[in-house]
Amino acid sequence: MALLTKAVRGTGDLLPDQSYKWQAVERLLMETAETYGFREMRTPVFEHTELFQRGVGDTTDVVQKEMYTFEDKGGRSITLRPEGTAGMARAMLEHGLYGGALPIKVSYLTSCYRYEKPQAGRLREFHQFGIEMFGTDSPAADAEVIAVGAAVLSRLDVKGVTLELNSIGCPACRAEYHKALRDYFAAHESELCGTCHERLEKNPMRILDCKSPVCAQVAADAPVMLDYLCGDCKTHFAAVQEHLDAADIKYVLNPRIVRGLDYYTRTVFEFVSAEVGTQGTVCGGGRYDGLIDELGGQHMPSLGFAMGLERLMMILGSQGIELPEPPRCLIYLAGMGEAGQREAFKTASALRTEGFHAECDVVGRSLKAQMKYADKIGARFTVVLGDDELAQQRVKLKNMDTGAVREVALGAELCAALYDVAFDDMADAVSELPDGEEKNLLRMLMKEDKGE
RNA sequence: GUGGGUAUAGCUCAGUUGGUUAGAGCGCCAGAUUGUGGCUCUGGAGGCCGUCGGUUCGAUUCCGACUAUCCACCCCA
Repeated sequence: MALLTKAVRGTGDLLPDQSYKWQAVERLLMETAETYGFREMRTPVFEHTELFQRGVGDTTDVVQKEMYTFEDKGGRSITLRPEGTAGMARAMLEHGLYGGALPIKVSYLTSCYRYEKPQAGRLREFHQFGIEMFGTDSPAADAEVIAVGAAVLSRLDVKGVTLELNSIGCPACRAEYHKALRDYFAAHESELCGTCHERLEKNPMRILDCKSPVCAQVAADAPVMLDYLCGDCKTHFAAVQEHLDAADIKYVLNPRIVRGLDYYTRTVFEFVSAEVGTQGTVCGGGRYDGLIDELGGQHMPSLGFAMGLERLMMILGSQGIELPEPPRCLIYLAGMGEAGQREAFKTASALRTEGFHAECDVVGRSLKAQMKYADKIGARFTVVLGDDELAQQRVKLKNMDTGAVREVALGAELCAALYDVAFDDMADAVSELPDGEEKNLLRMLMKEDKGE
């Protein structure tokens, strides 16, 4: 019955010692997006299959061979979302958000599902952070969305990620370009690899991306999309670059960036790292000016990006970027004998009500074994509760890091001692902040004030 | 969907040129004079040697298929 104890292929579990790192990263991502005005929106894991067929595109690999599609008991064709944008667009339309202030700026953290063969940086269930901006065709919007991507990577202190930028034009100029590209490759057809022969008909732009050395050589002299952009697309793309330059966001033009989702138009971009195996794209996105029309809405030029969290975590891991460890137990209360065990439980409960991380024995172990356990879970302080302590209502508070012991009375005095520790921790944390971080702390406190 | 590597304890891995009871380190549990963790010592639990089939007197070992896993193609985040 291996099935019982084995996660489904291409899926994984997030264990307690990792979850704190993910929480910290997710918080940073959402908070950064929030400073740019993007607010969280949540949509269902599954949607009508048709949404993805129309939105992502019938001819794409994602729709044709990678979707988890099934029929529900009501006879509906349902699909687990393979990406985040289509659902966000659907929800925006369904609830008429376009009736409010434009543009609409939303962010999300979601799981996505694609039936692919797993490899480094690619899973069947994976997680994305993303943002969408609906209802503007201004190049400033392109720059703002890209800036969010750049900002999170820089706030995470990620190194070695390059922003690659391209424009794939509007349907009109892209058609022209496709024709030129097809003509060019048709002339070199005999030299192309097998898969590229198929691409010639279906999507010639993909040939530009082929890893085969021969195709790459042929592609080197192929016509470039940027030369075929129509007037509007050309000025748009130039303006995007001006905005990025003004914000000092570094990028390289890569005419070979092609997105595999049909909805993309004009600006497309990727943040690429060399540390995710060959799946180097941590973040990819662009404009999708035709998507909302395609879903039956009024014309609403829009854009967004998605970031692969597993890939991002791989990069953070390989660069040794420090992320929070699980919190340590503050105090472990070891009880001896029935009365002592009861008192340990009672005291632990009281301390927990005060907000302290306190633990006591729930196994029935000897004192020695309880101390070992306290050490193993990294408890910072221990207290033994036996007959003597109960009689005198005083305990020895032991610092497990230094071995120092200090006697305090049970109750308020013990509690006060722990508050002292908490205050010292806070003071330490503040004094260790790098220059400039005090502002972040202040911002955090401001936020809590607002919440009160 | 295609190709290559791998599969022995919770983890990292030895090993058997095919032969009774399959090993180490780490981890886990317990003990080393009765009320105090880390270090040390002792003991213990824990493996259908991935699954199914074939060859053989005999397979964890050789062969095949399958499955899983890692990596690459494809595609994408």
